[in-house]
Amino acid sequence: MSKRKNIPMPVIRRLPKYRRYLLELSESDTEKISSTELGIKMGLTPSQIRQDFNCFGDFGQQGYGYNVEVLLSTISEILGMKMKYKFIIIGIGNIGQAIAKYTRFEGIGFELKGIFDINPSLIGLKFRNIEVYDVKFIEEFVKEKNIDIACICIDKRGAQQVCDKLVSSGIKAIWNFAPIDLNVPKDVPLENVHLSESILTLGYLLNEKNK
Amino acid sequence: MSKRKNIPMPVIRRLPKYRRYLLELSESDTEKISSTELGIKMGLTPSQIRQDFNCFGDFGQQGYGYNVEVLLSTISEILGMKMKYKFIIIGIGNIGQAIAKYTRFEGIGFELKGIFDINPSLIGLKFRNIEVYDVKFIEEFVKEKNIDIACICIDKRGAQQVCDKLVSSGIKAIWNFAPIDLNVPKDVPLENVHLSESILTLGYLLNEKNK
DNA sequence: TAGATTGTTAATCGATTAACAATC
DNA sequence: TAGATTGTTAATCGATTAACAATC
Repeated sequence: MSKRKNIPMPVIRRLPKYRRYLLELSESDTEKISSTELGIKMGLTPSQIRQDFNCFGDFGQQGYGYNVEVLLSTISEILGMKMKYKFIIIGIGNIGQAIAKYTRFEGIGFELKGIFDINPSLIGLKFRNIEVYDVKFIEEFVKEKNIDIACICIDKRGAQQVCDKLVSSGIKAIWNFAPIDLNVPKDVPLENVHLSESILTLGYLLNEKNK
Repeated sequence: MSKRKNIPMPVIRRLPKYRRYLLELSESDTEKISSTELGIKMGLTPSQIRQDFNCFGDFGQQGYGYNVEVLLSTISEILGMKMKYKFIIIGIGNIGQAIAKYTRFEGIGFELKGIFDINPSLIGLKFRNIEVYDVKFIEEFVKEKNIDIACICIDKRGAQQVCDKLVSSGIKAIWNFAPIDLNVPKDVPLENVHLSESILTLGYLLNEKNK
């Protein structure tokens, strides 16, 4: 693993999907897989798979294919899954609670360390043994606990302000569920989950069909 | 509005974002906007904006720009927002509940009509006045009520089977939150929200930064 | 009319696919 | 060794950006 520089975003977004299929192959004790076989499973061309993998180095073997365990382990490492990341949730409404209660994130290296809300009636409640704190403590919490990721699940109104606070406290990445485009410095990765825009896409496609 | 044929997917995915910004402009009583101004706001090039809009017809005016109300109304119509869509939720766990309780979907034309689960202890509960039914009634429900969209929020294990049932009952689109690639016929639009893959992307970018 | 800004064609850029020599 | 399949270069495809004539 040595090439990696300026990996195209589409490739990065395919990595978790590769991992998912390789995990399945690993669980069914498949030892090796060729780009052609994997392509059929995943609906990708063999060419694309080889190009993707070669962004990070050559871990295939001519005439053989790819060793499933090696590939899985390599991709997991590329994804940073050998690391643990600390995250907090801001806004423990519908989505915030869903994220808080979802236990699978821990298994892939993301540990929920704190929950924050502005609503006094929620402060003090516990979700999965994590207490809800007043948002006013965010800055000190992020700094002291060295939090990596903030998951923003509040109304769009306060979102930019909270985001600014998080950034100035040294947050390393933002996972945003608020329906707004947040302004963050270039060196703070931002990942949006815009549910309304997602369902609206379906609306468009449905509407198209009925033409 | 007449050109529209084979609109590229990237354009379609930008439509909800255009709508979001136009709504804001409309709320602040802005009458007109040029592709240059809008581009600055949205972080897009003026060229791209004009290309995007011209996929659907020409609703700008040379020397003037675009009328905000006209553009907003046109894009809303293109998105199918003058229609009402009926959707159901399958699996009322963490994510299912978040979707069920989220009231904003109704305002953009998506009405929750039913909730289904396999867990007897959840059947009969109500979320926003919608009762949870046993999954075994899905097929008859989809057919009788002419449901448009199914939001799949169950464990990946049963997801494909449920999906097949939905498709054979005439579901028109699938909104999938299960961490799996569902097999659907080409004419049934599928939109995935893969939260684990989303946060793993952040993990990758964080890991990259620390290099 | 003059200035502004669109609609649209052409150029560029980037990502995907194809081809094939290298090699296990 | 022969067959298979990679790694990699070249060709293609599609999306974005630039340029400019049309026109409000």
